[in-house]
Amino acid sequence: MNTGSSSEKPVRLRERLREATAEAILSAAEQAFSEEGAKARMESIAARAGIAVGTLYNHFADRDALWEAVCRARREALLVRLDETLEATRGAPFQTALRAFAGTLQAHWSRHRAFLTLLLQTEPALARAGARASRERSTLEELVARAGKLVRRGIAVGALREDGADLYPVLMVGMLRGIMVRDLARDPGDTEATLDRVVSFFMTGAGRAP
Amino acid sequence: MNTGSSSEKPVRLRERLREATAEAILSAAEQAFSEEGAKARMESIAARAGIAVGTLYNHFADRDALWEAVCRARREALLVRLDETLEATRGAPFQTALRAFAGTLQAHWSRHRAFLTLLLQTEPALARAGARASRERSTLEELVARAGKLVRRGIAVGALREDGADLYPVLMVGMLRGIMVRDLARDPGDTEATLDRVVSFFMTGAGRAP
Amino acid sequence: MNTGSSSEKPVRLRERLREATAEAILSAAEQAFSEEGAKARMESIAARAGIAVGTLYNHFADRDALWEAVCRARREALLVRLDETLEATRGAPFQTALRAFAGTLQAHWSRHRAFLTLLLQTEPALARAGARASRERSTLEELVARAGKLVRRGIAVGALREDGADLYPVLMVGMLRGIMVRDLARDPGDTEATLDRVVSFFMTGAGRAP
Amino acid sequence: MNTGSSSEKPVRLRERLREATAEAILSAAEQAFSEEGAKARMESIAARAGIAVGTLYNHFADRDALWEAVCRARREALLVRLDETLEATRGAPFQTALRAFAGTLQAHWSRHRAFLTLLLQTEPALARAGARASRERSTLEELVARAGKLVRRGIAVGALREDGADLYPVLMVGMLRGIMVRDLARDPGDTEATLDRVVSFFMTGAGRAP
DNA sequence: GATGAATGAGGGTTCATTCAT
DNA sequence: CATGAATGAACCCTCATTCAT
Repeated sequence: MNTGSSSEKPVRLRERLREATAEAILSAAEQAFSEEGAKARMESIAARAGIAVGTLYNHFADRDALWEAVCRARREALLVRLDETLEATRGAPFQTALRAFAGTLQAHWSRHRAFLTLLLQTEPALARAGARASRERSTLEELVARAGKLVRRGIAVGALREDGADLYPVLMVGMLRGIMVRDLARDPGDTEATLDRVVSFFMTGAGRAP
Repeated sequence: MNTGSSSEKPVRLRERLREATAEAILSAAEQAFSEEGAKARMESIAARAGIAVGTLYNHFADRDALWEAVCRARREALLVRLDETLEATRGAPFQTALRAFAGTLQAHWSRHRAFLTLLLQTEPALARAGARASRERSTLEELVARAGKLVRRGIAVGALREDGADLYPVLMVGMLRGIMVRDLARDPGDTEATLDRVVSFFMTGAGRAP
Repeated sequence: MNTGSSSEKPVRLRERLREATAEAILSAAEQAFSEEGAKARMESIAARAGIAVGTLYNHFADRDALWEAVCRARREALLVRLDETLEATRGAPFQTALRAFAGTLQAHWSRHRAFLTLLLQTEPALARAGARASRERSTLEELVARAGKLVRRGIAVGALREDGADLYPVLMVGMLRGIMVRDLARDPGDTEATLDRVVSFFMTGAGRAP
Repeated sequence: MNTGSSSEKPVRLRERLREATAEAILSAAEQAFSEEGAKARMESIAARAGIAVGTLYNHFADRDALWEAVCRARREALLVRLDETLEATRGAPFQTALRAFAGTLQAHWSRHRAFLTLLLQTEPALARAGARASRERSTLEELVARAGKLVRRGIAVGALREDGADLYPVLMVGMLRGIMVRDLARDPGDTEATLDRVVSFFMTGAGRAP
C-alpha cells in the first residue's frame, strides 16, 4: 500500500485547502448577506473571508452562483439535521418526535439567524422565477415534506386523526415559523420552553373542552 | 350663489389629477415590485404607470420613499379591512368571527399577491434596520395584534381556553400565512374551502380524541 | 388731446407691470445666484420672485439669458455709478477723485456682495468662451478702462508720473479688488477708512524715503 | 544580499502605478476643470486621463473629493515654490526678493493657466461654505501670508515704511493678480518685463515727486 | 492560484424646459 | 399671461466582473 505517493499527497492537500477556502467564502457570504441584505457587495464578502475579490471568482462562477451555494449549503445542513432527527425518533411517541423536530428547527434557526433572512428573501425570488420554481422545491416545501413524514407516522400509530393529513404539515410549519419569527429578538431559551406548548396546541387546539 | 368660482375649479381639478397620478404610481410600483422584486427599476415603474421617470420624483422623494409608500398604503388597506371585519363580527360566535377574519385576510392576499412579496421582503429589512423596528410595528405584528383581539374575545365568551392567550395569536397568523403561501399558485376557491378546516383545527387540534 | 385712449393706457400699464416682473426676477436671480452659486435652480429663482417657473420663461428665453441679464444689469449699474463719479470729480484734485472712485466701487461692492460672486464666476466663463470674450469687454476690463480715464487725468494735471500710464489702471483696480475681497466679512466702515490709506499708497508707494 | 524579495517588488510596482494613475487623474482633472469649468463631467476627466470612469472612483471618493484634491495639489505646489523663493532670497536686498517672489508667482501662473481658473472659482465657493472657510485658509490668504513675511523683512531692513505693514501684503498680491489676469492671453515674456515696473511702483508709488 | 486595479454598463436622481389648463 | 406637473436627456456614482502581474 503506497499511501504517500509524491503525486497523490499534494493533490489531496490542495483539494483540502481549496475546500477550506470555499467553506470560508460561504461563511463570509452568509454573514455578509445576513448583515447587509441580498445586495451585499462582493468586496464585502471577500473582505470578510480575508481574501481578494478575484479569488471569489476562482471558487464561484459569479455572484448568483455564490448566492445559490450559500442557500443550498445552509438548506442542506438544515434538512440533514431534520432527517437525522426523524430517524432518531422513529420509534418514539408522536409528541416526543414532534417536539424533537421543532427543537431541531429552532436550533438551526437561532444559530443561523442569518439564514432566516436568506430564507425569507430567497424563496419569493424563487417563486417569481417560475421556471426554477418547478424544477426544485423551495426550502419551505422541503420543510413541509419532512413535517408530512412526521404526520403520516402520527396517523399510522393512531396519535393523529386521518382527516387532516394534507393540512397538518403546512399548519405545523406555519406555526413554528410564526413562533420563531416572533422570537427573533428574544432569548432562545424562552423559545425552547414555548415549543412544548406549541406541541400541546397542535394536539388539542385552543377550544375549551365541551 | 355659485361658489365654484372660475379660480377654484382648476385647483380642485389639478389636485384631483395629482392624486390620481400618485395612485397610479403606487399601483404601478406594487406591480413592478412584486414582479421584479424589490430591485425593480424606477424606469420600469414609470413605464407601467405610463409616465416619465421624472414624474415619479414629483410625487415621491426617492426610491425608498416610494417603496415605503407602497407598503404603507397596502398595509393600511389590509388593516382597515381586518378592523372592519372584527367590528362586524363583534357579537358573532367565535368560530364565525375567526372564519371571517381568515376570509378577509385571504381576500386581501389573493388580490394583492403583489403585497405578499412585499410583506415577505420588507419585514426582514425592517427587522434589520433596528432603529425603525422599534418605532413602528411590522405588518406581521399588526396582524398578530388583531388576532389577539379575536382571541381575547374568544376567551371572554368561553370558547377558548385561557392558558394560551399569548400564543394563540401568533400560531393563528402563522397557520394562515402558511396556507396562503402554499396556495399562492392555486385556485382561491380551494383556499376558501380550506379555511373552514383551519378554523376547525384551531379549535380541536390534530390529536385523536382519547 | 386724447391722453387716455382706451387702447393706449392698458398697454402702458401692462408694460409697466411686465417690467416690474422682470425686475423682480432679476433681483430674485441675483439673490439666488449669490446664495446658491451659479448652479442655482430655476425653481429657486421663481420661488424667490414669488412666481411660477413657467413665468420665468415668459420673460427670459432660458437660463443662460437670465444669467446674462443679471450680469449685464448689475454691471451697468456699477459702470453708470463710476461714470457719474468720474463726471462729478472732473475738476477736483487727483487724490480726491481717486478716493471718490474707490468709494463708489466699495459702495457697490458691499451692497452687492452678491454681484461679487457673479463677477468672480462670470468672467472666467467669459474668458473661456473665447468667441464672446472678443466681442465684449469683461467687467474687469471696463473697470480698468474707467481707472485709465482717471489716471490720464492725473497725468494731465501733473499729479502722476507719465511712465506708468499703462500699468497704473490695472494696479489700481487690482489693489482695490484685493482690499475688498479681504474685507468681505468685515465691517464696511473699516474698509472705507482703509481706502484713504490705499490712495496714499498709490501716490507714494511703500518705500522709505531715502 | 538581495533584499528585494520576489514578494516585495510587485507591491512596490503596484504602488508606483497607483500613484502614477492618481497623478494622471489630477492632471486630467485640472485640464478639464480649466477648460470646461467647475462643471466638467467626470466622463470628460476620465477620457482625458485615458481611463474609465470607474477608475476615477477608485482613486477619489467623488467629484468633490477630486476637485478638492486638484486644488490642494496645485496650491501646495505653488506655496512650496514661494516658500523656497523666500528662503533663497533671505539675505538679498528687498527689491530683489520682491522681484523673485513675483517671478515665482508668475511662473506658476503661466504654467497653470488652468489653476488660475480654479483659484478664481474655488475661493468664492469656499467663502460661501462658511464652516470650511474658518478651518482652512484660502489660497489667497496663504499668498498674502507669504507676502506678509516679505514685507516684515523689508521693514526690518529699513527698506519699507512701518505704517503700512498690514496693508502692503494685500495690495501687493492684489496688484500681481491684476497684472497676471490682464496678461492671461499675452506673451509671458512681456509679463516678466512688467514685473520690474510693478516692483518699482510698489516702492515709490505713482505720484510725481514734489 | 491569489491579487486588486481597471472596466463600463446600469440605474438613480436632477432639473431646465415645455405646454395643457 | 400665469401656472406647475410632466418630460427626458444628462450626469453622477456603483459594483460585478475581468485580467495583467
